[in-house]
Amino acid sequence: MRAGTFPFSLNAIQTSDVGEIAGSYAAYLQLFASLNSCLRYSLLLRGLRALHAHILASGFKPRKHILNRLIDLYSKYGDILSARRLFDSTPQPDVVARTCLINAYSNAGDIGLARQMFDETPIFYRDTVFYNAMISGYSRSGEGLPGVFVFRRMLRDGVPPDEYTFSGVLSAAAYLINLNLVLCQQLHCAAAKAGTGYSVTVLNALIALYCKCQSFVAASHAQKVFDEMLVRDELTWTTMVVGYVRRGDISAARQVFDVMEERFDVVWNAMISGYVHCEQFFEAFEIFRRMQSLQLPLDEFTYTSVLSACANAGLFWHGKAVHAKIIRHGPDFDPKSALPVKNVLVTLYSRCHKLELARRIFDGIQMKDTVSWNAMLSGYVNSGCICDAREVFEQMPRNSQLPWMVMISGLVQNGFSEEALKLFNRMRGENVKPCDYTYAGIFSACGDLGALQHGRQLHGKHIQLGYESSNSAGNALITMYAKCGALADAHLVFLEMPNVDSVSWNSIIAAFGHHGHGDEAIELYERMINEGIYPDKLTFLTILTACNHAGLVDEGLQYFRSMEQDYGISPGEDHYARLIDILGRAGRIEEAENVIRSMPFEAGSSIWESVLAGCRIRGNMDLAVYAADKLFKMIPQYHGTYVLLSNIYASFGRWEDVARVRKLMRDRGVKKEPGCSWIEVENMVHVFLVNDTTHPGLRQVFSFLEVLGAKMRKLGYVPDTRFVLQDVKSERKEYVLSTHSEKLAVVFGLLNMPVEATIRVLKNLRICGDCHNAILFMSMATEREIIVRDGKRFHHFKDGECSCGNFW
DNA sequence: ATAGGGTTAG
Repeated sequence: MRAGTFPFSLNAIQTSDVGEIAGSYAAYLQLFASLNSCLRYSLLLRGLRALHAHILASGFKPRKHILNRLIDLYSKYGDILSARRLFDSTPQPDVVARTCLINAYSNAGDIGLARQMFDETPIFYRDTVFYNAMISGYSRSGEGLPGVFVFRRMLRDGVPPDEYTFSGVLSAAAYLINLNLVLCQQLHCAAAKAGTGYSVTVLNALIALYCKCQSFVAASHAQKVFDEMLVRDELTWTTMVVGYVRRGDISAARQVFDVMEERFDVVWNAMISGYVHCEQFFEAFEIFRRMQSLQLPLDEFTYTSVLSACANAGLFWHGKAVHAKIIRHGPDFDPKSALPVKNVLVTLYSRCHKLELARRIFDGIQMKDTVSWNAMLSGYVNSGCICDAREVFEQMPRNSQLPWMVMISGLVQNGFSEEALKLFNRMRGENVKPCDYTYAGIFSACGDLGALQHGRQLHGKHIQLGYESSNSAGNALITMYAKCGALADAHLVFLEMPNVDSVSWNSIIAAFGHHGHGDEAIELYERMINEGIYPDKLTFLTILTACNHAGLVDEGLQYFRSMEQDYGISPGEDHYARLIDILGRAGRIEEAENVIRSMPFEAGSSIWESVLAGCRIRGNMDLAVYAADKLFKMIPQYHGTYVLLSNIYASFGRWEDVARVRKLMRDRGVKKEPGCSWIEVENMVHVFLVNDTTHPGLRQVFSFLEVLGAKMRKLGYVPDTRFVLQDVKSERKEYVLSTHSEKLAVVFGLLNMPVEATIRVLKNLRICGDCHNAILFMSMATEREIIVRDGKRFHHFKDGECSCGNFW
């Protein structure tokens, strides 16, 4: 029967012979049952309804097997209401009808109603097929534990399992959260004992289960089962490929894939997602292209995987093209299968910073699941839209720890460390168990806030929970202790970590570097190389920063060269900027200019900012103006350029130019940072001072600076730059403090010295090396409040603790 | 009346 002939005519049934009528109906229903994949279900449903109406109109009393078949077909075609109505009108529905409804409910995703039907069925009714339907219902819904429980109950009730049972329970068990090898082996034995140990279906499911165990032993069991199989089908091979992919052994998967004679669509999809997981996006795309050229059917899994490749590689236009393809040529997915595609689209667009697009997709999802919410949340978080992220976070279901983790680490990354700690407390109040990454987030929050005591306590808690072997939290701990000035503790954490990775090395090198121990940083770097860990871009950035802070100019140059020569890592703009910074600070401006000329790409804003900062130290006015011009063109709204340039003019005493730059800034509507002026501290910490001199906090800072200045003079340090007191009255009758105000001169001069010297002074003041931390100790030593700004963060130091108080 | 494989957020 072809699609065009439906719905068919029922005129053929004209006889009044009851037996013949029943036979005709049964034959028609048989026909429907055999038409599973030939036609769209909506068309079939229309035909079925017509047939059903005909049966009702004929006054014929259908027997139970006909009714059951009707119920089954209604269920299959998704018309659960009709199936249920028919079921309810059936006198004493038997186990077959009940099984049909269990399937109908579980296929519709309502496993609760399926279970209700299961529970309502008396035990003496139940047979093997009935249990099988419930078990496979659970496995299709991804609910492992109840599936396994139903299986156990089946054995207890004395109903014999068959190969369907084991196929179902094995695939249900794959969803168990605490799946382990022992359970796999138990099920394996049970299947063998029940005499189903040679069924291809069962063994395929068993291989898949072993592969999901994620251990080498389990993987070898999977291999053994595979090797001992007498008959294998395409699915066996497919399962093996999927197993290799899951283990991350993409090349083994590819080998099998290439020799497979007949490939299921699934195996293509598995290869795409495998390549995505190994971050080989080009290969993933290659598979997708081959699928297209072979005109293989592309389903929602294909699209999800390939879009995920686009999202991870940041390929906006590729992703958009695939999206367009889905809209134009794609099959119309039912809402359930369309959901993952829409979810990954949200991720794709938010990763490409098209948040409005992402939001539009997100708003268009009727049945949002946790993945949708989390995708939108992390989209906002990663783009720094904390306000929107907060809103989403409050609206969404928060029963898993994931949104908490995303929100907490998002807050930390965007400079809301104190709020992150508050959220962490709220999380614990709501009895959500924090995961390891959450701890990583709050450790870095503590580091940002300089909250050493709090950090230590949480570290203790973390050890209690048995997380100490993890790397993400360990690496965060290194940085936390380093930022809090506890370099020894940072080192200890590093030494005690069972398996350090390149991030750990980078963190500990940065820790020593930031504390001014350039030599130790370099030594650690050499040890890392000796231990066979490959340095990455970040390592070099760290080591260059360390050289910069320690004033190790030639070493910096050497490592910069080594980067490309020895490791084939081409330096990025940030590496060049760091190098120029090093040269600039050493006053080697000509060399810095040469570096800019030799760069393989146009100098970007970070380069020119380094140049400008370099000029401030050994006043090269012409170059400063040149660099500032570049910056004005590239990022005209960036306030830093104006401030730096006017500072340089000020150090030459060219006050008209200072005024001109300030006017330029006003005319262009460049927003100054709210209510503060600033000085730069070794390129790391920016100290901002409130304009409003009546602010109590500012008076504190003034007196602190006086104390510091006095101590400095005592130690024999004389500020080496010209400082002039300049009080400019603005329209708002506030004081604008130039960075050259005499009271700031001390810090300014102090921080213009090489780091080694700074550290020495700070050490004499019983202050540790990290500038951020230095301020903390300064505030303790002088018993004053100090306000500091680090990047986007405002910190308020008082009584040896630091917080992000609403100071302004 | 029932079965085995693949997808998305971090």
